[in-house]
Amino acid sequence: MSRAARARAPVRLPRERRERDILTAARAVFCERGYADAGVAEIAARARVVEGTLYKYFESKRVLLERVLEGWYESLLADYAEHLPGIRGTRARLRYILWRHLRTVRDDTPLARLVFLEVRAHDDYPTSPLHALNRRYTGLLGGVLAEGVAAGELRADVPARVVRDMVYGGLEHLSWRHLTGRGRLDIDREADDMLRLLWGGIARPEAAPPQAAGTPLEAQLRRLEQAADRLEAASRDAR
Amino acid sequence: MSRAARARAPVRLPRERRERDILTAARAVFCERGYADAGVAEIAARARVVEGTLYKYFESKRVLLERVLEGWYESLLADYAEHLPGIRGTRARLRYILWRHLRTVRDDTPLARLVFLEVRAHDDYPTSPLHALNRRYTGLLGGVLAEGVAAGELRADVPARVVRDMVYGGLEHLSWRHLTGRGRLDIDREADDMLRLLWGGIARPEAAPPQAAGTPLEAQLRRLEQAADRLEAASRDAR
Amino acid sequence: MSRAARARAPVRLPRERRERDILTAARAVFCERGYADAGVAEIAARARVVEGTLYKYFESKRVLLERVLEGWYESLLADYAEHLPGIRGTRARLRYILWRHLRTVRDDTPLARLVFLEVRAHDDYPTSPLHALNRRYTGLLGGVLAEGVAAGELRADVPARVVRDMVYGGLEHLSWRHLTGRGRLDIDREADDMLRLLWGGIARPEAAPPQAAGTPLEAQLRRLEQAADRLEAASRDAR
Amino acid sequence: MSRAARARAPVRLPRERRERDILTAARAVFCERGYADAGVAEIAARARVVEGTLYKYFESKRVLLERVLEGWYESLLADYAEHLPGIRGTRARLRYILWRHLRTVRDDTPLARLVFLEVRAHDDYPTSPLHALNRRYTGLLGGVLAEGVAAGELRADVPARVVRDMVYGGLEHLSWRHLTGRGRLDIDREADDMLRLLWGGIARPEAAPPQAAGTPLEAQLRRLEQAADRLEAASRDAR
DNA sequence: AATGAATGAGTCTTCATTCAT
DNA sequence: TATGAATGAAGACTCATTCAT
Repeated sequence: MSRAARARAPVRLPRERRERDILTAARAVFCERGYADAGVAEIAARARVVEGTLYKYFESKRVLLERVLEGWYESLLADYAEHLPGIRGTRARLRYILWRHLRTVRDDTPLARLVFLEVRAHDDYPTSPLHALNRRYTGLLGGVLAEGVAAGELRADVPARVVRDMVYGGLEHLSWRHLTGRGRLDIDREADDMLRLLWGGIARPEAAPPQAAGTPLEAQLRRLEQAADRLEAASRDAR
Repeated sequence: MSRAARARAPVRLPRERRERDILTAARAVFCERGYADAGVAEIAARARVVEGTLYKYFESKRVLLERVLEGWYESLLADYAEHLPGIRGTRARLRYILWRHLRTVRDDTPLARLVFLEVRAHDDYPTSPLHALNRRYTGLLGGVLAEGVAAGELRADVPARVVRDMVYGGLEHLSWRHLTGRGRLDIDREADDMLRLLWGGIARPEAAPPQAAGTPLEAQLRRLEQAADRLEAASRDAR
Repeated sequence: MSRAARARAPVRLPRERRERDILTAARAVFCERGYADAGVAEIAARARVVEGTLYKYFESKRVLLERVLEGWYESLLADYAEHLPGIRGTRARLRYILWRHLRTVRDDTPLARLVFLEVRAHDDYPTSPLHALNRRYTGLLGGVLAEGVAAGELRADVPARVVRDMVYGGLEHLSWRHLTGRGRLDIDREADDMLRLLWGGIARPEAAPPQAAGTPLEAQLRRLEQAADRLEAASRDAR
Repeated sequence: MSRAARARAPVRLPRERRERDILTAARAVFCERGYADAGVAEIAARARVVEGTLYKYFESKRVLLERVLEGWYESLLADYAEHLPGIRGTRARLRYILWRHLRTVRDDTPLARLVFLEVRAHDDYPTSPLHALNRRYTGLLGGVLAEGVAAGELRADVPARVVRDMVYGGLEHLSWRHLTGRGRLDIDREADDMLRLLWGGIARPEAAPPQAAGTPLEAQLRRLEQAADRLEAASRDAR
């Protein structure tokens, strides 16, 4: 360590570029090591910056973590904003939410782990931007539920908070098995299973079609359509 | 190496008592500070023991944590073993499990936090005694579900794993609000809400037919729908 | 560690037997781990004794090491006492000493290492019994040399101390290669090589005189040579 | 982690200077206390540096020891490289090597002790830079021997390895008396004695003059010459 | 804007030795 | 005589953060 090469002349980069470099490096190191085991020194080194510089951009290691996670959340939300509006029907929308979340957990496992472990437990989480982002994120589900109720597809007394907890909590537990290495995560199947279970608890008792849009017959045909959809999806998975 | 005069005559306690003292102290300190911020020195001090003595009983700080948590799990399991058998009816049993878990989370919040944060993420969790205890714990729910199916109270195709994830995951998320300080935990209400939601997804749809007799066409469509469901399940299982 | 089996009733053994057990255990542990890394606890355990008991027999870990080494030295000396007297001729006796030492180093490598590393450097080595034993040990060589001189086999001016240093030092260096693992120790060959080298430096140049009686001139030159030697020695002593 | 106010403004030194300071301090402390009893804290304090800084320069206490010793070896080798080439004649060269080594042992006793005790016994010594340096060091003797053989001054069958062991081993033992405090080290006398002993074992048997070059008379004259050499050296040393 | 040397408190863990029972 | 619980001082190493240049 005492034999490291002497440094070269400092490289001046536009502020934004530097910031991005640091965030990228931080994300990588946090993912590989977890928050506690990540060293500021290593992050700085990977960003081709010395520690002092890093602290010019981010006031602390913790803030760095938060920024990383915020960026991740934001891109996630943007993705939902892009796709969700194009999906019709409460059931289909719910399935998308489940499925999309699972996909994220599967692909960005370590980031999800950071949220679960490092951030949520922190004292000032409830007042942090991350918490706000999380509210927006889970709020998507709340919105879909509310619309479902309004459209008469869901029971009027759906306990949104509990649903949200069971969905995101359930997804989290599901993914723990993935995080700890056992087993692949079959996101299509998990999404289907969870949806069916959930649907039974929140869908408007089908007998009620009377007050739903159109004739009962129409409602039932709609359900049939959806069943066909599922069938199709199932057979696709079987390939 | 200690050439200094002994300050006071050491207190000799039976091994078991000492062990218990240390565990008690450790539990308290871990709960107050979390694992990382807990100091072995403080634990020792509270147990009225010097650090060296502590290490005669537990080989490392980590092991100490594990023992604390194991003890907690075991008493929890013992409690279930005592009460669950006296409860009849799948719905009532499920409610008890939910309610009991919530009560624990409410009363032993910091311990639950330790399990969530410190233990589960560790590399060798899957092979640890704690994991085994956790399996036994969640297995209780699995048993109740299986009995419910056998008794004809639950649908035959209840996806036990998903239920387990949604229940314990949901309970965990629920309790996060509690852990992070916001709001009291109304365990009765939460248990009821969650149960209702869950029940709709797993109970045998006995109630439905009566009020949904409808027209022959509707009945036929309904049968068609159910057939599609079965088909989907079948094709999935075939994979 | 906290789950160790409870102890049985104390076993009362004759003092001598206990002492031997402890020494045996200590020897084994010291050999396996070296002095610093050997734990009193482990020694006690192997001797089937608790630490307190061990301290009833030996006042400290250091003393224990010394006793172990003393025992070893004594058996070594006894062995010499048994065999050396039966060997005739200075050259043969020297070879035996070399060879026997090498054999010990080869067979009791770790003990030799302990002497080299742990004991000799200690502050009070010069006043310790071990040092006395070592003097007796190296004194054997001194005796052989003196007898050789007396018998006219060796030069009168053999510098015994230097011989001793070169012999035992040389043997030690030789054995370091063995201790550090590289190469086998071919004790016969090494003994022969070293002896030949040594012999050239100490043996009375017997061959020369007979056939070198020579002319008066030669005799005179020889006397001159010897005078020079004496002069040299004298001037040195004068410093 | 250091939330306390900085006591005084840190002193900024060029990296090389700091490194040298630390090495100097380490050398002193290691010499005074030996490796095991030397505290990193004390080394740091003497170098006017906090422990953390020390670890920025050297990754461990062990590495620090190695660097200290390497520096010492290197300066030693440099010294040989400077003087040895100017000395002619195998006997004179051998004497220089002996004498120079003894001078080092006498003057840098504790460093020599460190090499003997701490380094050589270590598991990875055979692969360490120190071992390589040691090979170069003892290789000097090997070179002189080889040249002596080539020049016809030494017997063709000189067992270089054994000579090396006896020389350096003998010197080491010699110096142990010095290390352990008894007696001054008369390096001239020791060098002479050892050389004479050694010479008898390795020099081309001049007594063989019959079959060697020239008449017996010539051989004796040659010896006389050598005696004169020694005399001269002795008188020089007396100044 | 960038550097990078310096900080320094804090942590877990080890182990020879003692002594009341 | 034997136990073994208790001691307690010591020690190497880490790392987020600062600030003079």
